[in-house]
Amino acid sequence: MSQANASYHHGDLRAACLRAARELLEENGDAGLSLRAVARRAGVSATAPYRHFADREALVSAVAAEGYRELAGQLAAAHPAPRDPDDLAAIAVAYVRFAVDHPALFKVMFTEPCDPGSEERAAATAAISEYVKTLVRGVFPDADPEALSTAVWAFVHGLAFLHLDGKLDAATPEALAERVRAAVRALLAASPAVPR
Amino acid sequence: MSQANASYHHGDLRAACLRAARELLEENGDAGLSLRAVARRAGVSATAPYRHFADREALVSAVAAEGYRELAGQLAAAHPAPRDPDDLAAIAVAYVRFAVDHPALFKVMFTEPCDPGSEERAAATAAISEYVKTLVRGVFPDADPEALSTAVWAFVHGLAFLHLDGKLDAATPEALAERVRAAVRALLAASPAVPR
DNA sequence: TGTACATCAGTGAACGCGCGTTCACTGATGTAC
DNA sequence: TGTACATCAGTGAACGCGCGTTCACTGATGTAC
Repeated sequence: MSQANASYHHGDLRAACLRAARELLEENGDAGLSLRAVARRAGVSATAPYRHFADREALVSAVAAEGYRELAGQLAAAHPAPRDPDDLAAIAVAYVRFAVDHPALFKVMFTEPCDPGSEERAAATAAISEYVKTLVRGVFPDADPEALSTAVWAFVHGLAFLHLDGKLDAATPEALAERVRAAVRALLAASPAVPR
Repeated sequence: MSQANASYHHGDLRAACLRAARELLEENGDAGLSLRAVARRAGVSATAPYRHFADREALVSAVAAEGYRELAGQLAAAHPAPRDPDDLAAIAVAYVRFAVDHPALFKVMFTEPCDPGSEERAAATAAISEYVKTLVRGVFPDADPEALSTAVWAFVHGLAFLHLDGKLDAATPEALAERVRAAVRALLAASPAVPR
């Protein structure tokens, strides 16, 4: 819409498509994400996106990739170098926050058909997995990093999904944050003691 | 197919539709679940299901409700009265097992639009939530049951989703079970001690 | 026991929809001379 | 600096598809007499 160059050549249709896709996702949930709708919203003919995306799958994967990058950024921003469970809780809150703020995007990232072919996505989830492992190693140096990082990711991921699907209420940001922190605390207190 | 009464009156089309829906779900994922496809598979005209379901939503909700009942059954079967974390782990394994065995059904149960209107579904998730709370009270009598049961459900739910979406490998049933048990152990060992 | 009839489960044609994708095209851009 | 032309981003008509849902209908079932 803010394109100086009003006609024909768009300028950066690829970026505009991704933006449109994100908006559609937020507005209509992930059912509303079609190539045609994206083109429509980008103010372009139905077939124009094919210049930039091989097919619908490619668009969706690009959107998911963008989501992974953003998620990684927000986790890192939540706490740069977590040292104790409270720091970890701050990152957990950021993870759940991201899911609740971008529910449809989050679903696209994690529950789309997810053809095993998409290396981009496999790489992105591997990166998250690595990141969690690093966190866990920093905070629980004595634990089995493999098993514990699986557990931690699962825990946080589950919190995200339960809030996302309305199984847990996420009315206000602070209530959500407190609920997440309480869950972390409860889990660690289920058998007290802290990493030495 | 095994209907004695070959023509016109079906006998129990409602049940046949639910069965067909389940099959389609397993075969084509939750994208393949359409009223028309269900009718086709049930060997009936496209509009016949309308005798038994008000609309697509109603069919989907009925399928989800069936799923909730089955899940509850399998959890209860995994361990009738869990007393310690190992018992709990058995139930966790059953939960993840269910998700992996019925991936599309599980997604329908937990991630479909989930209009807040469906009381049936709200009741079903409330029941799961209560059940988990009871378990947690039994196994960790000293913990805050609210916070800890949220944490436990999230953990298990996250494990389910990560396996479901291929983020964690679930090649063999035993590997999956062992991975789940390892995660439980790791979480509790992150700070040892056991409920007294 | 036999018949008339109301009920209601299933039919099938039809509607309008949005989708992904193809195709031959057009017209703006930028480069070579 | 000015023109010829190749490139390539976007157009728009068209395809075939499966969908949810409506409608007037038909024919099997079971009940009342």
